[in-house]
Amino acid sequence: MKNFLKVMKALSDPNRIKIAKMLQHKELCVCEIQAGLSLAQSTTSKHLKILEDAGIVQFKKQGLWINYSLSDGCENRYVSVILGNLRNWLNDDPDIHSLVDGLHRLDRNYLCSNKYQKEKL
Amino acid sequence: MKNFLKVMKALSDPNRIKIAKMLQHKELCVCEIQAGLSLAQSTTSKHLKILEDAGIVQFKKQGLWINYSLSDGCENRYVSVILGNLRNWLNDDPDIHSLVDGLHRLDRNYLCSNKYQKEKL
DNA sequence: AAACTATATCGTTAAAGATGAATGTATCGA
DNA sequence: TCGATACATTCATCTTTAACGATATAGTTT
Repeated sequence: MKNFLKVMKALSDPNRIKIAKMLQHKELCVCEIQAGLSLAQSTTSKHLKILEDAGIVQFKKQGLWINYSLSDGCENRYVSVILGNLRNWLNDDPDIHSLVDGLHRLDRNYLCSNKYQKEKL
Repeated sequence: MKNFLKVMKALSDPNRIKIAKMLQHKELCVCEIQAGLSLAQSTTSKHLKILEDAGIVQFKKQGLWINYSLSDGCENRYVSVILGNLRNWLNDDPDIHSLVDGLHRLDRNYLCSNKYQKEKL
């Protein structure tokens, strides 16, 4: 019950749903997600923690950045099913649509103004 | 998005999940649900309203009683899928199990102490 | 009509949750 | 080592929500 509740609660917030829908398309770092949602960095970080705690997202460190992606593992029994459903849902939602549509324009090197990374390009 | 959120929020509360799981087995009136959950009548009624508003349950009046059941209609796109999933989930949860197990002992005529109905039996 | 009853609604209170600013932590490049 | 940076955590504020008691509503029986 507790795990199930975690998943449902995690997906009961519009910004967290948007995060999940964004991650369906590609891995994103925190600042990219933050830019997509127009939220404070701390808020974004907290949402990601809730999603991770529910087993919905996972992350891996890559230098200074932390790349978040949808969880592939079966740590939580309900996640794979619900994420599978979610893939077919909300794609026509105007907010989601424009958010996903703008994903390719999110460039972490500009967003985060990391001059070291920028020079590397 | 709004409808989806309604469904997720409705199923983000342990008592409302219990209601849904109970209704998988049979129609119930408010006082039966209230007895199962050990909640105040007003609280029970409000949970049912939230579930109904999400399209998860429906009701029909039958004299003084109002019988609630799981929604069969497709008023909400997400409900049938999630309710389908839920049927396979949480059956092993101890709380749910004992609750469902005690369902046949819930007798609205005793619970509600409706002497008129009782006399009819 | 009057008494009774099953459920809904209202008002209030306490806990939970979302948000942002400020601060802390870890990593990178020079 | 030092400055810069991506992210996490803490703190305070505000909104939402769950809970109950009290009251209102609608249907039933006599």
